[in-house]
Amino acid sequence: MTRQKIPIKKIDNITARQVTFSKRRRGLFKKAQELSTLCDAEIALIVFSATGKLSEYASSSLQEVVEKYNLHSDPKRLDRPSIELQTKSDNFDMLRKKVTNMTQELRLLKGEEMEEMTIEELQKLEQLLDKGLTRVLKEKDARIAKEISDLKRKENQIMQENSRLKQILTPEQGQSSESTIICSSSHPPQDCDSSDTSLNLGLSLFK
Amino acid sequence: MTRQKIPIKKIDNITARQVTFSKRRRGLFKKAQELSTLCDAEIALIVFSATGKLSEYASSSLQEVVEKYNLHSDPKRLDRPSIELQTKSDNFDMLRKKVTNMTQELRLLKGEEMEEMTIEELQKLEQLLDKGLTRVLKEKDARIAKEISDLKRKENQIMQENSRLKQILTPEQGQSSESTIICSSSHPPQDCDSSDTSLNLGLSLFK
DNA sequence: AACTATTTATAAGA
DNA sequence: TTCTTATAAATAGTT
Repeated sequence: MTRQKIPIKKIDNITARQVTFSKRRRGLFKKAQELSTLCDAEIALIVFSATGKLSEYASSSLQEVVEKYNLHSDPKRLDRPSIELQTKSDNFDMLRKKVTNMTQELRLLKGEEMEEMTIEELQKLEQLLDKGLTRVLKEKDARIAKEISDLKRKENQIMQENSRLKQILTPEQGQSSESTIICSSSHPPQDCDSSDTSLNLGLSLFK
Repeated sequence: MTRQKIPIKKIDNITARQVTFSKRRRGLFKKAQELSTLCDAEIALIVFSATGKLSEYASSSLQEVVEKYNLHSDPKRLDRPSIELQTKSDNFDMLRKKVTNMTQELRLLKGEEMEEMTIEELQKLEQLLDKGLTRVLKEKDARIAKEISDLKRKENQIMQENSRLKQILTPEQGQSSESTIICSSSHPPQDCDSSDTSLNLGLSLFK
């Protein structure tokens, strides 16, 4: 617009483009401010350079003008500025429903709110609880059994080692009496092979 | 700015102000568009006239530029354009945590995921289930008992009515034999007063 | 960043 | 509103 008229198309030369951007941006902001002052207008101006640098101008506050714009242009958009938030809002409602259902289910499982249940519903609940209880008891028995069998294995290993050590220490002496003493001191022989004991232990612990 | 330079202050004359607004607004939009094209800039321009009339320009989409602006200017505001949404967002996270906890609790109560529980946790779970089961059984017994007592009351009423009807129909005849027959056909006398029966019924139904 | 020849924008008038 | 026009302002190319 002086020295030579330029066509309104993207300036190829990067340096020239940056210079022009600076000059014209300043001019644009000045014009915006003048318009706002002269004519009592409310103006918001946001400019991002090609490199992503932000410049802004607003006669009052940018947020204020933008909200006024949202209100003016599309009242439905007022509370849904982005797809992401809209999705979140949908999920929110779904989550709320889920929580409601789960709360109900939990109260039922815990035996609350039975006043409003029919006898049939009570029976179903009982079956559920009973099934759960059975599973829990089974799991506990299995755990106890495993723990005891582990202990037994360890015990056997230790006993075998003991026997070996005794043989090394007293190679030509009678082993039976001392070996028995060692074994009985830590684990009475009669407990070592009874697999029923583990189950009994488990049941007595939890009943 | 020709013929005469004007001071940059609000134009008093309303007509002149409106004319200037129109002219300068056009110029401003043109300059914005030129800057955007020449320098590959992203621009959003919102103008409200003094009378509230909206005009806008954006190189791409105004919403897009505004969101980019929000992102750029204050990352904390990214997902919280309003207090209401902020609250919703907080609640959302809380709800999600709640669902996670409840899901876990439900799985536990249903006897799933026991592999990861300690024996102590299994015991607690068992107690919970047992307590619930006891409550359910009690409630069921109570229900059955109530139902049976209701039936008994009705039965007594009907029996009394029967007796009265019989007396009216055969005022001077012996009543004992016929009344006994009517009573025994629907409800054997020995069941009418046993309160243990209700409990037994309840237990046999659900065990 | 400063200069300056030109182009643009625009105030006032019609 | 639009057109005209004299002049102020903006700015492309240069330094």
